[in-house]
Amino acid sequence: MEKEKAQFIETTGALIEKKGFSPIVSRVLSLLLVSDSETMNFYEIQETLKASKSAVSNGINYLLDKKYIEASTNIGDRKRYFRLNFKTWIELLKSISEEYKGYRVVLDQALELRSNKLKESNLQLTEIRDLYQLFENKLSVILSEWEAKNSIQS
Amino acid sequence: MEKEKAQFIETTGALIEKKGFSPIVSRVLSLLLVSDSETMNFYEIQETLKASKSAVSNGINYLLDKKYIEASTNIGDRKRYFRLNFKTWIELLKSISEEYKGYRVVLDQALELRSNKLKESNLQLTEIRDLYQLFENKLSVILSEWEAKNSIQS
DNA sequence: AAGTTAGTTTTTCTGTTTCAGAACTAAAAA
DNA sequence: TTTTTAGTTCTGAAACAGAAAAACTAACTT
Repeated sequence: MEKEKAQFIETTGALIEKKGFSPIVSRVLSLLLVSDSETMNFYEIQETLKASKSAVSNGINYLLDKKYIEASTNIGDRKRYFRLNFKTWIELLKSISEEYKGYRVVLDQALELRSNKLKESNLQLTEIRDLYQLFENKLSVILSEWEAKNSIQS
Repeated sequence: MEKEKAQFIETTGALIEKKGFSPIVSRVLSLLLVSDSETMNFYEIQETLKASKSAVSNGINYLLDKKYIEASTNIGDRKRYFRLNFKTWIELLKSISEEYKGYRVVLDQALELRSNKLKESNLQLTEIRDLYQLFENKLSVILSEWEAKNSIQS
């Protein structure tokens, strides 16, 4: 493993962690993203990340369960080979887009619950709400268009 | 505090936590968003959230430091009154948009580092990268347009 | 001067996360 | 049948986070 890739795994791992994944899970994802061969087996992952079997086992099983990676086997070889599911990146993109909706809903609820004595600030809040809504709508259109012309569906 | 607002604070607090804020900080933000009066003082916040003085003190100071809330005082009254800075919600929106960029950069780096033997999957990854880029560009345009016609700048 | 108010700071406690190590298991190979 | 392979599962242990309690401080009141 070249130094650059090791660095990438650290940096990208840290970024992915912020999405709520555990460190080991984040590093496995980052590793498979820059792996030389399309797939890696358990031992290769463990060695590259210098982690314990248990940590790698749990991480891999979590990722398999969530469909972020896929396993395949070859006849006459008991090892499983793990590959990144590229849909992961589309899912990630969608989950970011969903955040706008989450906060737009929050702002809707807040406007419902706020006293209507707070005229000026309710007006400001409404404008912000509308911006979230705009983002939500635009992204949804772009995504459908992309999915229509692209083969990588999720 | 009505039951609905209490519920809102819990739910929204949990959502905001996911952005990396601590529980108490998230709840203070949620509370100020549906507060009856535009501002609340230390004691009111503490009482409503049923938290300790230390937790509230640290939370408020964190939020003041990051400019997510503002404090004001009235003559002949030593208490400080805290109000939500609405720019917070624009900042939040921007920070979500920045995430696309973060991952687009990751995908760029990954494509640099990946062996060019992996033709097919590199192609797929490039398409995904381009989608992230598209999101990035579109949102940037929408945001500038909105900021141009809107007074709530950050 | 003594007490009260409005917080701040420090210390302690509790729970959670994450990983390593070791024991375990099921299938295949020798 | 015994050994090896390819993991899994089960304790811990270390590190960390969040919050409560309590002691502290600075300004204002009485």
